[in-house]
Amino acid sequence: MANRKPTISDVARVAQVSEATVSRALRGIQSVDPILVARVEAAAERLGYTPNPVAQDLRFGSSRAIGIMVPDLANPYFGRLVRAISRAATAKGYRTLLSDTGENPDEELGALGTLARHVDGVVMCSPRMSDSNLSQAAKLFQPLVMTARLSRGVGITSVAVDSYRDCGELIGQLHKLGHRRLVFVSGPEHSWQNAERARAVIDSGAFGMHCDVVAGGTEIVDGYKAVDLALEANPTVIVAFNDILAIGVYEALRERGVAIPRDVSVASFDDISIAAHLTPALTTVRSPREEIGQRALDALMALIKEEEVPATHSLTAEVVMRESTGPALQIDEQSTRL
Amino acid sequence: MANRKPTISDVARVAQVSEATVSRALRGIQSVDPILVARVEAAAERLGYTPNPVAQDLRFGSSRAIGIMVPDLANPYFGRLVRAISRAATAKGYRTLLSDTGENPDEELGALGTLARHVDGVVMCSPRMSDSNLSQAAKLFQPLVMTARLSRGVGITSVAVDSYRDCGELIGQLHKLGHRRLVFVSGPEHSWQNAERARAVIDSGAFGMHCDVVAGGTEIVDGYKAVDLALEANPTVIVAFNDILAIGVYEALRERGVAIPRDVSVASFDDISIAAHLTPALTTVRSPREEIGQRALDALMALIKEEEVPATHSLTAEVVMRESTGPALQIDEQSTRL
DNA sequence: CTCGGTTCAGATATCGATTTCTAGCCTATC
DNA sequence: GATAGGCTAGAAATCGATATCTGAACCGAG
Repeated sequence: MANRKPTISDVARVAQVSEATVSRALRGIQSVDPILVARVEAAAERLGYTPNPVAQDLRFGSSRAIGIMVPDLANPYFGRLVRAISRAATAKGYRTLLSDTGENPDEELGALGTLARHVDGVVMCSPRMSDSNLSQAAKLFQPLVMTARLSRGVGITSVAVDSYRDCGELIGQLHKLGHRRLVFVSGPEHSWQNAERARAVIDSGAFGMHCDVVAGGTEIVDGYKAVDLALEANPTVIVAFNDILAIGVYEALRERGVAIPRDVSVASFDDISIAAHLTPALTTVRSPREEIGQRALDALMALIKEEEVPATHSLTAEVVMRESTGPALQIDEQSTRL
Repeated sequence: MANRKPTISDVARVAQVSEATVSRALRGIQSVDPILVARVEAAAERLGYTPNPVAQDLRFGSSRAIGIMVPDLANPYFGRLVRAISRAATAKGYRTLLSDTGENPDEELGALGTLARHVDGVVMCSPRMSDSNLSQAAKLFQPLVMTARLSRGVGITSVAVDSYRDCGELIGQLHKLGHRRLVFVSGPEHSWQNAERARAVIDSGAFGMHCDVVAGGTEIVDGYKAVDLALEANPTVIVAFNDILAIGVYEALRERGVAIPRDVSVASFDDISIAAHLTPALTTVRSPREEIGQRALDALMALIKEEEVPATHSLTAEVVMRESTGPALQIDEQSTRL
């Protein structure tokens, strides 16, 4: 960019002082003769000089940039998260490098390596990375913060909601509404969040919730396709891994003439902006993206300054009950329906 | 990152050669004694040496990074676009710096300046920037490509769909369905795309379409709020600036008991992934994000290499007719409804 | 009047990598 | 056998900015 930018020596020549004086004058870091300061400032102004950040980075040994790794920007959830992190970084004078890892978790480690060389630290939103890759990443690239997953024991600072607890909370509320037969439409296979939510689902059997898990995925159609199998279990409520899947579930249920929430309730996770505006409005567990982004960045800044940072920041998501969940059908009602 | 990375002189010391030889050996750019090459490679391997990209950037005078400016990552449309650009850049060995300009178009120029210093070129997705800021940006930061807007005459290479033509195409198809009263729910105030679509709407009066424009915005609620005013015009079809607004329009219509498409048809622009899965499936004008991203990056690469590049790349969007549009109500049918 | 101390501008080393310059050595040819 | 030419490896310059070192000027005090 900016093919022939003026350098500090151009300014020095014009102002007829040394380069060192230009640097001092412009940064106000030491006392310099006001006359010289004025000359330097005038020269810099006239030439349109701004210090070359690459040279500064080399000198300071820091790039004042952070990296963000994100699996899928097309998902508004990650879009919001990236925005939150990026803004927090900008507020601290850091730039943001983005790395979209796409569908292949295998390349993540390599992409991280490339990214890491250019930045002072990385925030990973990589819920699907395997534990072994994760701990290897932790060894190789240190100022590192995870989001979208709590990684206890791997030695990576992580900021995320406790998906197990939050899912349990949701199921508890569904239980109060009388639901006893639940189907969970799962998310991406290796996702930590998915594992946690599925675990919560299964554990809820302890208080009398009959649960099944059917395979979902990451796209709307994955939710759509899961519905046939889900309905075989005769559920009173379907819980999807996230709002994207729930949209597919909505569509499939509607096509089959199953009314929400009269016949089957639907709930999911994330609370992307569309959730509240679907018909019926979707019950979902809102994860505090802005807060996650802010806390993740704070933790990263602390790590960069080599301060002590708690290993895990566990945030609380909020169950937002909307119209897609209602009282469970009684058994006899349900059988007449079929 | 990586607190104390080995440098080239560490490798040189271990391999007992000069730094110059290390550089030559590792890059294979000149003939070097194979014995020394082996020594250097072994040393580099052992130390885990990779060249410091900041130093390389300084030396080469290029950062091998591009910048992307984007107004709103929470909008899945921009998420997809950023992903497309970012992947194309990665494929060419370029990194991606992201700048989320947020709501205030005033800061865009400043943010662009900051971004521009760090990269070899910038892709702007800034449909709302004023023409004067735009031409100023074009002067200050040259390798620059616009998307989401065709800027003829401003001297910025742009890659976008021709919104005027595409909107005309959509209206033509609605006209064939018998629609004669249309309301356009507009997008962000200073958006070029919005201006073009509104212009197409107004010009369609020429072939007997009665049109009104009501103020919308960028969020779902903006579409929601616009509906009351829109219905006053008694339209047979509501066209929203984008799919996000259309979601709000859906919600409001449903609350008012207006059936889509029986009573009123709805159409919009973008074709974000949710559009096809709404009920009814949303008729929309699909803009080819992947192609826009790829072409924008190609154009930027060409500019960086100082090749000649056509000023505007005009792509074609595709009208995707789905269930939300149907034949217009006849006048008498409509009056019985009210 | 001179000496010690302070202040400030310029010269220089530095960050890490690459490239040009240079010197030495080997070979080939007359 | 001597000189010219071709290679190769090391020394040094370079990219642009900043921090440290150095030297000069100026101040006040003895």
